[in-house]
Amino acid sequence: MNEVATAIRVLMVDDHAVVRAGYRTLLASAAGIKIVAEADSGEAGFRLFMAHSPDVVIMDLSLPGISGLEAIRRIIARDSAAKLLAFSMHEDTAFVEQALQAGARGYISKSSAPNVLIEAVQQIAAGNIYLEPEIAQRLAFQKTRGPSSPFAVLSTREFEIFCLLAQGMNAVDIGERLSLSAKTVANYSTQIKSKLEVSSIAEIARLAIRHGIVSA
Amino acid sequence: MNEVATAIRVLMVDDHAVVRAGYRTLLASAAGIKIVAEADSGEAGFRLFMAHSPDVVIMDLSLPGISGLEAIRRIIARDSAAKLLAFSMHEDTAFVEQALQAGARGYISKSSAPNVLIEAVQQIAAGNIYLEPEIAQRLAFQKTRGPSSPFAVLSTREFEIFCLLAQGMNAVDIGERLSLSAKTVANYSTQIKSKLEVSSIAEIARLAIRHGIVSA
DNA sequence: GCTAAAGACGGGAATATTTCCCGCCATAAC
DNA sequence: GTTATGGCGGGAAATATTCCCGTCTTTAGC
Repeated sequence: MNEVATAIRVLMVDDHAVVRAGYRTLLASAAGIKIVAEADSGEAGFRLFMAHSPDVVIMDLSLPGISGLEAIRRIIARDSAAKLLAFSMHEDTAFVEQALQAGARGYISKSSAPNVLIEAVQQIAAGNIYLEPEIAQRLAFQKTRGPSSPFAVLSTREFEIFCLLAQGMNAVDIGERLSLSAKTVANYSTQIKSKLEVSSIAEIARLAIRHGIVSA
Repeated sequence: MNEVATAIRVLMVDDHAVVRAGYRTLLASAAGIKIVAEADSGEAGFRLFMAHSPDVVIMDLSLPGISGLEAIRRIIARDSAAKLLAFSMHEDTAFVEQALQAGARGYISKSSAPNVLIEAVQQIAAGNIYLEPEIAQRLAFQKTRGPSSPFAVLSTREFEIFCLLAQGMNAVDIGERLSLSAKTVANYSTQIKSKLEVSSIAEIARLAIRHGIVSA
């Protein structure tokens, strides 16, 4: 284990150039962290992961094209030991659960304090998992006493399609976006409605908005 | 015109018994107003209107069964001189516009000061129209400078079906509720999507929530 | 290693929904 | 009168949804 000797090699995936620039300078100021590549889409992120084999991937969850969740899934499929830090604007625990379930080793929100990002990257590079204390608390609380999020019954794929349906996309669009048959998406759609006990896409949208998954 | 000689005969339509009780005692305290009938649904409201020919109808817009808007439409269809006061929890001007377009002579929200209701009933009984100053202002402002509500392009019927679609109902349910052919509702649905420039029911739901038409 | 369970994915076929186009009727506008 | 506009709904074609089926892969448990 050559821990402090060489810098932690980081791949950052976020579609907003400004965000990347901000975090790039931030991470550059931290000793022992080096950004070796940046991507603005899930597809590019996946390619760059294969090309650079970074120590840590910082992955935005709301990406154009394939979603961040899907990108995580694909990276994990190729390298189950990949160290992924999910990074999102959503505070909702449903997103945290889904990201962790997909294989992320940590989750921080975009409103986090700057040093939290550095801390998270270091922790994850060291092989630990990292969650912001507040999010970890909420997650733990929900697991025990609190009413669990209704989305816990959904698998990663189902949750992903749920989000896209809630945004108004149809089965064909979603199929193209996720590289699935429209038929498969339609089947998932039926399954999602059944699991969430709703009968229409409008109710899916309302549920998603109520839980902050998508904005109205 | 026998104005002060005889009391104003009022029909109150609201599905919440508590609300009716509250406003009943309130109106009873006002000289010259007499509640001659109460209904808890649009259907009953319509029947009681035919039976009692009240001077003023206080109509809640969010009713079970046929909606308040539909009840207004039906009453106006039978008696275009009917004096209707729309009464709703919604502050959104889209609802105000739709109610007035359907034939209401006034609009007050459930959060109004008590004496506003009395004032409104008296004004409408006298043949005037009544709008709360604040709502009238917003409406006037929107008509001139402000960006008009996107729902202004919808006819009364279209808006009504829009609301029900946003709540998650399908064409068959809506048809039964409004006593229309499911076919007609489906045709309206297509027309509504076209007018609002959306392509899915999920977007209808989001639009409705964004404008406070339905709750998430 | 075997087996069971769960999830991803999609075909087939029956149904249901949506869309586009058409028509009729009533009312309001010019 | 005639010209829009809106309410209403049928016909027919195009799409979408649902239910059931199967395969394949991964994970968990013995």
